[in-house]
Amino acid sequence: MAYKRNHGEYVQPFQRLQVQLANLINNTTAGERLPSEPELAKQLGVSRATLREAMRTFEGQGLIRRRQGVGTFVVGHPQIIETGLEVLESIESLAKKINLPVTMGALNIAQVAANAQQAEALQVAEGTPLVQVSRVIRAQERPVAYLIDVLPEDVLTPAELREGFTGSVLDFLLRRGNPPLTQSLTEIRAVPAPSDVAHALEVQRGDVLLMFVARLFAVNGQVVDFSLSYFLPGYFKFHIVRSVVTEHAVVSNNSSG
Amino acid sequence: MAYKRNHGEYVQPFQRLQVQLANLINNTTAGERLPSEPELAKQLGVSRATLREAMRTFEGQGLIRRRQGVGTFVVGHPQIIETGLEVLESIESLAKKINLPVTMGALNIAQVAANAQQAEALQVAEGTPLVQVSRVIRAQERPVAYLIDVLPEDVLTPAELREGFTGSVLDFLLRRGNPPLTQSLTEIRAVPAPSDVAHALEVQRGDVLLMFVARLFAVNGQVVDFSLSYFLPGYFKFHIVRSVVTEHAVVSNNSSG
DNA sequence: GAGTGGTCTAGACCACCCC
DNA sequence: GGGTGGTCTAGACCACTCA
Repeated sequence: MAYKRNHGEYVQPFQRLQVQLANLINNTTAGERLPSEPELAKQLGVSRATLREAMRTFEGQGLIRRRQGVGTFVVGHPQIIETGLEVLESIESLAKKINLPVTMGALNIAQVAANAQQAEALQVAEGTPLVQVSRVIRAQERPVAYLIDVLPEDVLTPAELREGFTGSVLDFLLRRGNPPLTQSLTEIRAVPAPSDVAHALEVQRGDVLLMFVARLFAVNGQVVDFSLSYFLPGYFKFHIVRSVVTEHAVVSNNSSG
Repeated sequence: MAYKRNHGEYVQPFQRLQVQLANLINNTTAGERLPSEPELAKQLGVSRATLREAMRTFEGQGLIRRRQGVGTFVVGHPQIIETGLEVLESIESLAKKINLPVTMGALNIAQVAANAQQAEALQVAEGTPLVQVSRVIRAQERPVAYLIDVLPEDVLTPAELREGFTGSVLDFLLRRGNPPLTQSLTEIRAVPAPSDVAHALEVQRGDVLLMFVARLFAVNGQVVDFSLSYFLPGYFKFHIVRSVVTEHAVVSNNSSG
């Protein structure tokens, strides 16, 4: 091991650490446990804080998994759920296509009063009673997505939802066939994991997540569902085809090349 | 019940801190400097490390800006560049529509040999000479996006690029009118900022960024451009319309009303 | 109870900016 | 030179898991 210190080219411990960790992870069989943090920090000649910071990258990529009270484990390259964003489809449906078993956990169905954000999204008055359903989607032995849906009670009641709900509000509404749905308007964000989401997804607070904020529309124009979806990077691949539009007809600017 | 903990209502300093910081930021005029980190840490009764960790959230939202050697400043709510993802359009073009001045900085045009990732994306052999252009897009007094484009030399030479390049490879190719372009296949990711990108965007390493990995196609099917784009959250809003597809029929023309 | 990861502290040194 | 944010350290206590 090269315990290189201030020798000519100055390199932050962090950069050297990432290389060392990458080697360590690559040379460790999937499923095996890494040395404990204090031990590894001592071996690599850094403090525990620095070690943990360097580890965050690898956890974000899904290469390692840290479990409090248990240890840090190397995981194999996960199977990836891939989809184009042009079409709205549930995770369950996508997973089924690639024979990837997914389960639902931490289901919580509750009645809530619309807050400002929900009221605006669903086009109802603040305080309107709503149905909120949150749950975790698990695949490959770990949570990979955290989903929260909020719907007006005239669309879906808690009682209805409790029977036959398997993880997807979209699939539930499609099976019921009512109301007829048309499309979803989805905003895409990158966010640091809030505490509650981090806990549900078993990652560290502040870890990077991909987030969708979506409104689902019925054919009559009503917003029937407002959802927040958090995805663990490394387990999903979202892509989209973007058309190139030429602007001949719009404006002719005189910036010749 | 959602916040129930095993041993009572224990709250970490971190959560308190976020509320305190939010109040402090909201009660500070945009452009003003916050107290220095050691001072603020003392005032709020936490260590500097904890304070900085809590600050990361606000920096990610674009509410504060930290400048080494200068201080931490409160910035107003930024003007947001919003676009649907169905159409590929340059940041410059989008900014122009909302009268938002943007400039380009840190331009670097170089010839590189294709690495494995670039070779696969551009469908060329590894080691093929390519043109790589990286630059920062600045808006509202700060960098907001970091863009890297890689193109085969038969599409664009460094010499061509150096004259009249204003920040967008797409716009450059469209102005030139050759080759004729059709579409871009874009993958959407959430990533922690790598060191070099963090430096270019003047954020902390590990801060959350939205990232596009895209291949631009010509009408003949050739991949003419492979690009990596990093966006600062808080300055962009990307959305997309997703169609609901029922599983019963592939082609159903139910003109329901 | 022993060992793990999760959080926090107090202090140090560095790179950078401005006077 | 003096002050700022950026990084790193050594150590402490906590919550969690499992024997």
